[in-house]
Amino acid sequence: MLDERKKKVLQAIVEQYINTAEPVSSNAIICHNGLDCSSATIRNEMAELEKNGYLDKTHTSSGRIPSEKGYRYYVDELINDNDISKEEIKYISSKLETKVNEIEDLTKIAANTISEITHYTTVSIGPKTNNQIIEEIKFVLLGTRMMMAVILTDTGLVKETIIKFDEDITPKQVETINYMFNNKLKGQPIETIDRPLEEYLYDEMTYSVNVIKPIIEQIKKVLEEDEKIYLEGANKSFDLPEFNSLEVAKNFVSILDTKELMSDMLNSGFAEDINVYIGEENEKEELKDFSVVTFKHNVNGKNLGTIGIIGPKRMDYSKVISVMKYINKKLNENKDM
Amino acid sequence: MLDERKKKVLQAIVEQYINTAEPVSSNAIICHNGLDCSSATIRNEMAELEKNGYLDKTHTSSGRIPSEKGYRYYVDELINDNDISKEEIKYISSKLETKVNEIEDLTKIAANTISEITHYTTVSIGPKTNNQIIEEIKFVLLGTRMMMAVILTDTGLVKETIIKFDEDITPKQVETINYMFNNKLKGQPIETIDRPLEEYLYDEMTYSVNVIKPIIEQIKKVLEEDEKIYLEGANKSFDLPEFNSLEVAKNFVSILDTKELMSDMLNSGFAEDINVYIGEENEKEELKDFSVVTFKHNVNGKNLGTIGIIGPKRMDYSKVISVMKYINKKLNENKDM
DNA sequence: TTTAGCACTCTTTGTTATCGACTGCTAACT
DNA sequence: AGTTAGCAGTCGATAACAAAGAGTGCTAAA
Repeated sequence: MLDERKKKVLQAIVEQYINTAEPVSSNAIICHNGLDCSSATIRNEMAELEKNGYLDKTHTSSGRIPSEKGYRYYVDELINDNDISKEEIKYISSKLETKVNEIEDLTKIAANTISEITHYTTVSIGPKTNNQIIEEIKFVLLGTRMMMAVILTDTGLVKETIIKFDEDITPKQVETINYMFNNKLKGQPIETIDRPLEEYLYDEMTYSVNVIKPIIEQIKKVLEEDEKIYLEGANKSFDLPEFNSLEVAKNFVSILDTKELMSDMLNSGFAEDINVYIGEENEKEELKDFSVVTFKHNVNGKNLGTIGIIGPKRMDYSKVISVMKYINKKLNENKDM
Repeated sequence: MLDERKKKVLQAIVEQYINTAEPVSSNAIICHNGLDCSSATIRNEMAELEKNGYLDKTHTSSGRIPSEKGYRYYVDELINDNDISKEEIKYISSKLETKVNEIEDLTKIAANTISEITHYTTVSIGPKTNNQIIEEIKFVLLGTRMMMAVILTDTGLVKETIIKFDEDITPKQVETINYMFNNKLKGQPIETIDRPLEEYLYDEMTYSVNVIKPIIEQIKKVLEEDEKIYLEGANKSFDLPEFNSLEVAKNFVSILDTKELMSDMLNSGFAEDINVYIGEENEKEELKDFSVVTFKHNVNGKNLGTIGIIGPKRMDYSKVISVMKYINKKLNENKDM
């Protein structure tokens, strides 16, 4: 455990370093509230904090910067998780009140708002289809050889896809397909569609495989499809001093470009929490120089979207966590939307 | 007009500079095919080419680099627009044979292929709705207060949107709406939807504005909606030496991030051509340090997508233009898809 | 336990010198 | 007249060195 003064010194260093991105000297923090002692005393405290792994030096005669352990302690013990102004609350509310027709858009708006307030890059993905219950499934004929399938789930998620055929389809066939699929699938979890083809064909000998097969294959394809990943404020990060190294900047762009990486990053977090990964805490090698904060927008255990911030380890954790907490709360209030 | 030797010198300099990104010295090109004279002669030619504006110097004692006028001459007169290998042709064909259900995906695949072969960043947008003829418009009830509208056009473009209502909708109402809209809109250009609301309401006094109004508003919204812009290989550009300057790299990311800029860039080109904009030839201030090559995928004067490459002025124009020409040809062959 | 003071360390910045690549020009050559 | 060899001159890149400045660690006194 750290004594009170050490906590204050650590907090002062972390917060100052977050602000300035420069190593913090003993002189620079003596004026920090609650710390009225000389720079020499601070130096002694800093030396000890460094010995215990909370601080790092860039070289022997430099000021100190927080180590990952230091950031972690700050996030766990010293953070202000209500660091959000009235104006920000107002702005968030107004943004989230936007009428949306698809849930996916709500996630995008939330991600955009977070990026605007925190000035960090956000990454988001839409709802996960698993766990969702099929409320309705509809087939619509478009022309003569094209069909659209629309699936509506209990959380209001809508998935649609186009299916093409090698033969003409009659309206009567569509009607039967509608009846048949709804009969089998209504009220079932969406994964049910993944069952073997034969099951669907048992009682419907009149329907050729030519019609049913492409339908099921296409629907499965759409449901399994790579989630679309939305970026907000990718270029905001470039204004930060840590991105002044070309290598880091390049690396960052390439990370954002790697969809699987972003997808894994967002999906790995725990459900009902704000997840903070600092540097080496990230599972993925590529992210070990960054910090990532994520949260999931859940309703009744069903995921309606996940939003993550990716930025330097020197991230304004107070602001980021405060804003995320508030937006998460707001999203849950608006369940009925 | 340039005499034969000057053409050869210019071509050698442009091609070598494209390869190496280093100013080209007189010594470096004497071995170039068809040029058997001394470096001193080349120097004289280079001096004259510079006087005429085809070449630039970075400083007094450096080699030469092509000026924008030099690139332009190269593109117009010296280019090999069939610079494409058998393997590349094979690869392109295999990629374009991918079965797609929506035309938009075809543009994406083409853009992806171009980026893979040229190693430059590509930008693409899907079909434009204007000029398209409505072939069919369908409304499907989802639940009780939600409806999906699907519009199919003559080129196979499918647009769909969700509409929410404040009151319950009956299947009978949907049937009438389907009839009513198809009656009015089938065979009409898609812009017809933009006509004033009253026209639709004339003969349908039984339908409350509460139902018709949100439908038309939402459809109009979707049709006017910002086109989605797809990027491929954004990070490929970062391996080029011109992006070693942090300022340029930052600039580039911010350009790619600006949707209106990208949209204008793609939309400005002429229809049936490969459009090449070199540096200052770009209308947009932000692009004046880059070169842009675009082409539109058109069928019967209807735009089904536009693809652009954005890269350094030192772009491999031969390769880029060859690949684009070939892909454009291929896309037009596959009209029926 | 705290603090003043000072030697020491290390980065940053600026200066100067040197090397090497290329051009431009002149004079000779075909 | 066109071409070429040769050489002086220019400029960028690199390295070596000096000086300044910021900050620490340690020691000894309060």
